[in-house]
Amino acid sequence: MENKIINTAMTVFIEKGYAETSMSEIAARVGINRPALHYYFRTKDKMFEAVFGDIILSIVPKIFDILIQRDKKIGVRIEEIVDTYYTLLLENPKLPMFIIREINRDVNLLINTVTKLNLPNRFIEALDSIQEEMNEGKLKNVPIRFVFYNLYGLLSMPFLSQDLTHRLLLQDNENFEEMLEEWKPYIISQMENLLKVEE
Amino acid sequence: MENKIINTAMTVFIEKGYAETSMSEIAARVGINRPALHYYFRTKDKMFEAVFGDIILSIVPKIFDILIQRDKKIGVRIEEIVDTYYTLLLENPKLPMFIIREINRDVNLLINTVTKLNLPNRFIEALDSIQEEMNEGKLKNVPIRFVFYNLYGLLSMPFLSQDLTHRLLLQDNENFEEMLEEWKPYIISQMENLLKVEE
DNA sequence: GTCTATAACCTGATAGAC
DNA sequence: GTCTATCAGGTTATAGAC
Repeated sequence: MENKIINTAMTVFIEKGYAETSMSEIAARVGINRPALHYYFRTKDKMFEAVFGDIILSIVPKIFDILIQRDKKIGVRIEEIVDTYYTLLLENPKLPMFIIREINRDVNLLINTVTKLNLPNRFIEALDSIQEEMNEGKLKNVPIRFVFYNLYGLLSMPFLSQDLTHRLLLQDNENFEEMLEEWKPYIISQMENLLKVEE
Repeated sequence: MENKIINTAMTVFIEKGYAETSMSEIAARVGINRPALHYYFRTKDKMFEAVFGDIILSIVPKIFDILIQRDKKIGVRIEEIVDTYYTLLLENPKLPMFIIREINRDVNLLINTVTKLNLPNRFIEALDSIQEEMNEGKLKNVPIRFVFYNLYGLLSMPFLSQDLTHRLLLQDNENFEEMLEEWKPYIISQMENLLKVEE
């Protein structure tokens, strides 16, 4: 039951965000009523925190293992990252919107969650690995934050603007998924332009 | 008084978004009470629409006049666009968040507003101008939507993630504005990589 | 564990006095 | 025009019966 609640809550929270999600709706979708919800997670906040942790775990660590594979060319690694996120985001297209909306509401939510989940260690490990490649001249020396802006900016933009995309940027006979495949090589090309060293 | 309300409402709406803004707060900031607010704009919706129109006018048309200046190299035009948006966004750092949040809430809001403001004509004019440059081989032939994703993805990312940036991505002695100046050449380089034809 | 009932509060909106 | 008073509806959360 607790799992069923978490899963349902996750769906609704991702769809509507914290502020516009009501306990009533979650309860209704689960098939119980409000007081029963409060029995499992005493407050809306505590329930959200539980959900948020699961969501972060589904997003953040994905990138680490791929980034540190130094035997692979950067273009190949980027392609793997894009593929991995495409799979995740096609199942949850509102995830990027959810993440930035909730970070905007309260940064500490993310910071505390990441800390609790012991992610900073793996985070630093991945960053160090990239930094070392830059120092060795195998990648261009670009501040990490700009690598972040580039990758997530390009990756999330179609999803952040998906309603607009559907209304204005897609041809009649075209679907979102096809467009993403067309977009993929541009992401890779841009990341290579940013990071790849001429041989 | 009506202007004072609009300006105050704009500040609060941009800060918190439609859903989390209450009429009480706007009234309190203006220095009157709720019923007085409802006297000027009968409903919260109508008030928001008025504010939203002003905001769209401050964002969307800026890009048109710059894009159609075909005598200027694309890198120069991009730099002008970045400078223009930097000025606007440094005054209103939450504007990108506001726009995508409200579009996500209801796309038709943007579509209707843009239509009412007679912007589609100028929009099409700018697009046609760019498309013609592509057909003439003066720019690479890139689908317009990908130009949009690139430009706005790179431009808005620092602002969308500004809280995270302040907490994790800035050095101690560094401020946001300095970082943006450092970021600017990367935006230009990426847009050139996307659009510029080798000579 | 799950329910009914209820408390306490905040929201947008309106009626009517001044 | 701006106020007080009020309405109807929504919210989270809890107490207590079963």
